[in-house]
Amino acid sequence: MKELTKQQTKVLACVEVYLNQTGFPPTRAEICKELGFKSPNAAEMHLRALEKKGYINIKSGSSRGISIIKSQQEYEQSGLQIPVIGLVAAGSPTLAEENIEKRIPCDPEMFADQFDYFLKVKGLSMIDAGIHEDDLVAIKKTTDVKNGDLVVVRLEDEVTLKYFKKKDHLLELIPANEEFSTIEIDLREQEAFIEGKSVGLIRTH
Amino acid sequence: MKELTKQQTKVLACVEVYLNQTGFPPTRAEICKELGFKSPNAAEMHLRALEKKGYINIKSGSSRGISIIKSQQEYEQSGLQIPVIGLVAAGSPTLAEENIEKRIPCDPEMFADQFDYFLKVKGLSMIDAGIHEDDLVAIKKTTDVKNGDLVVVRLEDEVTLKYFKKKDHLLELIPANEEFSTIEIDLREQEAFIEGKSVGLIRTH
DNA sequence: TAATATACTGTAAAAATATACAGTATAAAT
DNA sequence: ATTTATACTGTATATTTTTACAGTATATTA
Repeated sequence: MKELTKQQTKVLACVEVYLNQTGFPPTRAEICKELGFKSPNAAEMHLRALEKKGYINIKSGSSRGISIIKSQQEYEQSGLQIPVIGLVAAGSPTLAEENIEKRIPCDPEMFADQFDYFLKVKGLSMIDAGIHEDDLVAIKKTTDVKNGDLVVVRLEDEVTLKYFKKKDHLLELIPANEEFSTIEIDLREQEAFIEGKSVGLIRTH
Repeated sequence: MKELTKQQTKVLACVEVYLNQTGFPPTRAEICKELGFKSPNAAEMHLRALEKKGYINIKSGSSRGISIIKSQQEYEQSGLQIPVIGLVAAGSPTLAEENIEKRIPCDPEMFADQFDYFLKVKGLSMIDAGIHEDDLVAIKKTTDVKNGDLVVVRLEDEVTLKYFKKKDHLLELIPANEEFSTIEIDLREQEAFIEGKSVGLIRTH
């Protein structure tokens, strides 16, 4: 398959996104608006190039007559691939490519709440909550958490999964294992970043 | 969802077929041609009715601005909906419609092994394995199980989820809770149907 | 028997859209 | 230094498309 120029890539992505969002392809004018072009001919030329290179088909004379033959982000659009991130002692659980252990095909709406990634559990601090080592906890990125929520919190270089409890300046991160003790933080003295909260869990037997 | 008239059903099907074949929705005129109408208003009226009944969305002023909200054949095509079956004391966990509590959008290949349905856990007999009440255990329909597997077994009218252990004629179904005792079955005296085995687990927090 | 819902035909105009043509600008290749 | 490819702007027009309006016909319901 022929290589695409930067702008052609953008236009193809734009068509795909529009298609996913609305269910039908964009017009030339809509592509222009989205990508900041000022002439519909800009979109037209890119579409023609994409057709020549075999990425799309344009039905002449039809409005919105664009169909996608080969998506460049084919692997992305099967975007049912949720990343799994290791809960490492040091460092933040970012979605950067180097932190992603693997990807699991599943629907981000499979739980009551949408979620962004799976966190792979290390250690036994939540064992009494039925959360085992290597379980995958579905994390929704949010700072909107309530007492009793199971949250991912970052303290300095340490990231931890615990029950959340906050009263005034005192933040308590409570484990579910008698052998571990509650982490108590005076928020006036130390910072705590709430990375997200758990909305579900999966385990592979 | 409101019922459709015969013609509305035809129009909806026509839109879906066109969409599948071309990648974009049809115009009023194209619907007419396909279904033999002589006026674009015929298509227009049916589309309006379909929109009112919640089957499609029409973006006003846009050509081909039809998006499908609810396909009539939705349940057939979207095989991403995995059924959840309650683990009831009596009766077999069949996939018959009346046993399905709900459906969850997810990929049947999300675990290492494919699976067929979710079984909703009742009781605490597997709590020490971190399997809680109302957890959903992903079950693969198979009779090919090994000692140590977590299996769904039916004994007469009772269905249970336990660890599997078999030696000659003795089948042991082992719980993971001190307060429950192992079920021992002499297979020469009593039948035991292995419905499947667990390949994973999900929990909604 | 009248009212109502379904299911159209036929026409027309306004709006959306594709698309041709004439340019401009820039960087890389020859 | 000239060509070539990429990447546009700006305008204009023919065509496509939506969509309103005015009717007709038929079966069902009240």
